[in-house]
Amino acid sequence: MALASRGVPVLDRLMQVLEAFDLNSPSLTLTQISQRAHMPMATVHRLTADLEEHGLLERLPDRSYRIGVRLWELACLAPGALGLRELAMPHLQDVHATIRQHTQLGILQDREVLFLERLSAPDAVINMTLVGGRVPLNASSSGLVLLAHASPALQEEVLTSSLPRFTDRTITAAPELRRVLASVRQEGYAAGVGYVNLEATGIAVPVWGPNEVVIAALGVVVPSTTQRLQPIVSVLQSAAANISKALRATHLPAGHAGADDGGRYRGMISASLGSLELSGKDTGAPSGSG
Amino acid sequence: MALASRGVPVLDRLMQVLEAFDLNSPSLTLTQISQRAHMPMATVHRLTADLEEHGLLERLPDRSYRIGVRLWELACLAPGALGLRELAMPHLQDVHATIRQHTQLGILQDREVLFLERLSAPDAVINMTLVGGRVPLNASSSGLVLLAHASPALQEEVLTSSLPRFTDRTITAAPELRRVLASVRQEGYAAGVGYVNLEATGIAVPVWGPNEVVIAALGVVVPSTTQRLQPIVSVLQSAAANISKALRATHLPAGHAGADDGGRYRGMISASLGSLELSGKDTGAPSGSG
DNA sequence: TGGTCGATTCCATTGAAAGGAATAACTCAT
DNA sequence: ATGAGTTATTCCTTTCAATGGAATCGACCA
Repeated sequence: MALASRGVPVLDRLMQVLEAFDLNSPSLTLTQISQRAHMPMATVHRLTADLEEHGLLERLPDRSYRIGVRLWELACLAPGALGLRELAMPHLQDVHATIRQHTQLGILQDREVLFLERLSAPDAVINMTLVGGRVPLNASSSGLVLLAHASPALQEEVLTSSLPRFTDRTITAAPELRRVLASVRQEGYAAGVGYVNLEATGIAVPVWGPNEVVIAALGVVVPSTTQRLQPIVSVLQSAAANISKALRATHLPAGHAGADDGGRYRGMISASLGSLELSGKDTGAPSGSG
Repeated sequence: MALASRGVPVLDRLMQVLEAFDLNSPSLTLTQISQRAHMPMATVHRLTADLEEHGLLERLPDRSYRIGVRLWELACLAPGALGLRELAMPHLQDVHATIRQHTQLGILQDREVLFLERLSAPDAVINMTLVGGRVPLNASSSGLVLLAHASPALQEEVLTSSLPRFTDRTITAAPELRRVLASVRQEGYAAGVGYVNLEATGIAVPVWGPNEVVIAALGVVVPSTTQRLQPIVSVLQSAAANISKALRATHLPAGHAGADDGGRYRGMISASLGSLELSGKDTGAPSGSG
């Protein structure tokens, strides 16, 4: 009887509606949503009405929909990523003030870099990344930093999967990537010329959290004509160290207690900021371990 | 039979779960959520599991939940408020670099100020506001600016409702508020000493969008001991003007076209950034105007 | 080892959600 | 004006996703 969505949980459908929006189509008509979400008009109509009721969608005068601010408000409660962002902000500003180029903070999410913040320069080179946007791990210096310090499991997973290409400088060969990752660990930073765009060179350093875990990558994007990268690396490393310090300062007072109790808090932090294996669903579940 | 939530739409319940989180309790156990959302454990358990599936909730090692990054990612697609934030950022940084105090950008949402961004200073006075946080309109200089330029309907609504008090300086009397609003319109800025906290003085100016509509308030929070406010006002006004200019520059190319076509785009912008009458549900619908 | 508390699973019941169809509203043609 | 085409909204019956009480599991502590 061609009931496309019969038997599909509501939340799934709601997410389909929300995910119909993207950066290229920030506002959509009912019909467009219905097409993109593969659902009947009547259904979408009710769902959007419900979402609007809760402020998760907004309606424009031309009757089209867009993502609402309420969603952003809720999102601001996410302490993990946004806490880190808040805390790192002043240091991003320091870097930005010194280098005067795109400065960005990224974390590992699924198998990509998710950029939490980006300070731009009006006269800077083009930069694909956007706040809230994602980039493959192999195609950005931030990604290389995060991957280099990620769990061996994730590294293998990425190394054995097909690596997307943006320019002919993008690293797509597993052996080369393996070499680069080793170098990143060795040198303490990643510098990539033209991975995403030939005009742009990315430089990134790891941000260490407690427990010897890398929780983020701090990076800049400069014109590929830039000669001396070492001074930039120093600025980044210094800022990253300050972020780490701020992290430690923030987390200890919260838990305080004795030495034996601190482990719980540290676990929470590291596991949440670098939550990888949480989403086991899209890894394809390589083998049954349970 | 005490079926508390029988007959309540799923989205309502999902929102109840998400809204159980706040800044003071960024992570909650199942039991806590169940209490705060007034729902049986079994129900909450399934809801949280669903939400986690979609990344809207994250689970920590200690089995407690928190808001997930996915929510923030979706929120980043909201072009209205976040577009404004992105665009205003560099100018916020200018102000922050000059004044070296809390610098914030707020918009009108429901009957409150919603802060889109805040740049802080480590040595600055305390400041209640947080990114993503709200403050009543009568209790902050940003709120006064927004209210002063809001629709007469909203102004009346606020003036005739009970006004929350934070300190004995907070304006809670309608006649006084009316006078202050007139002054804000007259002078082009609002300055409030100790509305929220006696130690802090807020100064805010309107950010004008196209169509002679105020779409945001740009403000700083300085120590109440600060003597000369006029220089600060100048800095703010200049930055606000630059934001307005950037707004115009961004929106015209999108629509371009002739003068007769621009109206559509302008309508979208103003209505979305300062969406007030959209949410007619909580205004109680004073009278049928259409 | 038994008791308390939180999390999880089970499952019979049921009303919220679905979506086809009819209707309304809004363009643009001619 | 008129009518064809497109998009949005309302109606209404069917039905399965969601509910939540109860049972079970598991962790922690005394």
